[in-house]
Amino acid sequence: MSDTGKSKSDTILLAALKLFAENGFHCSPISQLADLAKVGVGSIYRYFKDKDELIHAVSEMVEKSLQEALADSFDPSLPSQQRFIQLITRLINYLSRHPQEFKFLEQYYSSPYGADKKHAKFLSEGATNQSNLIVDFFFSNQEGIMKELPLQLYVAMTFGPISFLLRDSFSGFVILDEKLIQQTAEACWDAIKA
Amino acid sequence: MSDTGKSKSDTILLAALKLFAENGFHCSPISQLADLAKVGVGSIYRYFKDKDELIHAVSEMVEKSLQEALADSFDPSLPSQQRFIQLITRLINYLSRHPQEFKFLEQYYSSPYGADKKHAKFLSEGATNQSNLIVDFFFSNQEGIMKELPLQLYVAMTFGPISFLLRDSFSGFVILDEKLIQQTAEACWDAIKA
DNA sequence: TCATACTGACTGAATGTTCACTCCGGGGAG
DNA sequence: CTCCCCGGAGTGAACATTCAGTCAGTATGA
Repeated sequence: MSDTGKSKSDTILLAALKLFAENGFHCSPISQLADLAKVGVGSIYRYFKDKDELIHAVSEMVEKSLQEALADSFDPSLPSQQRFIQLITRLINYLSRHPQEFKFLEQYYSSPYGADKKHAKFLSEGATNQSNLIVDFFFSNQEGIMKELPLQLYVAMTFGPISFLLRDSFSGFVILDEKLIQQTAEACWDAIKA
Repeated sequence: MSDTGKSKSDTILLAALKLFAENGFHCSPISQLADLAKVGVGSIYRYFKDKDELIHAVSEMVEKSLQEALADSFDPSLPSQQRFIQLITRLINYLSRHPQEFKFLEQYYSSPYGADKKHAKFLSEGATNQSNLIVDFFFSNQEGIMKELPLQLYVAMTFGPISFLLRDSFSGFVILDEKLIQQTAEACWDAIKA
């Protein structure tokens, strides 16, 4: 096999990410995935109980690398506004450079798969969130520098526009250049700052 | 038939809206739709060429009533900020009271169906948009009261948060009361005002 | 060193199910 | 009778999942 060091299950996960992002979950037959990953159909079922489990496994992989990208050289000592704008900018940059990841996550979170996961997450977390820098940021409003809003509204005011903008960018309705990214991050900040 | 005055095709459209909103397009078999609408499978194909055409027809119906709700007692003589906040408030109110319509539209616009439509719409329109009060609003920035941003970013900064917030509200993560709606509308305005 | 036995990852044809869509027969109105 | 609307069993295609069998690799024995 010419596959350099990648385990078979990683090969399947990467092919699945690509296929799901391009065709959507329900237009991605396992047979086609097997072709793309260059494995037998049966092998997929050796590593993943069923298609659902595979979808969840892809989401874990994608979320992990997204969190890593955000955490990379993140500076917690910066003042709030800069920290926020840096996070948002980094998020937009990462997602616009990883269209497959973005398309997958969009689909995942607006499907029963992601909705269930979100539910579970919110039930399990108290004040401290594990490994989500942006949500952490909203919790730390000690300086009173942001409006007093429910957490959900902070989240909506940032992830909402970003998700719309990226969708438009991938459909070719906007060019996401440095300037537009900066404008977006600033508009998000204006929306939530005190 | 006990159906009071509703044409058969309207009966089908309403049942389709309900089913699509609850189960998603691809988990809504035509046979189930026929049961729900109390109609034979064949009759559905009498009025709609195929499932795709039916989905588009539902979207036209939903968009029409949404535009009507927005236009209702809209006052173009109000100053920009109030006009904007009124529009946003009205939109959130309408959608939160019409969960099926919201769920349908969300799904529609993040599927190939809606993406195609959006493309067609943008290609066909120049400066004046037909029948969308909110997009019209963004075009009329003559007073210089808003930041100078690309149209797409205005759209993203308003529809994005609204769509996130409504999704959370229907999943039970937030209670969408008057206050929250007001806060949202104001945050959207802060994001785009000069 | 070679021959034989064993193991389990791997494959893809076969299976049973689900679905979109067709088509023909029934029945009501004129 | 004719015309038209309607219903729902029927059809073929597509799909997720299974399983009987293959085979490369490794252990065992002489």
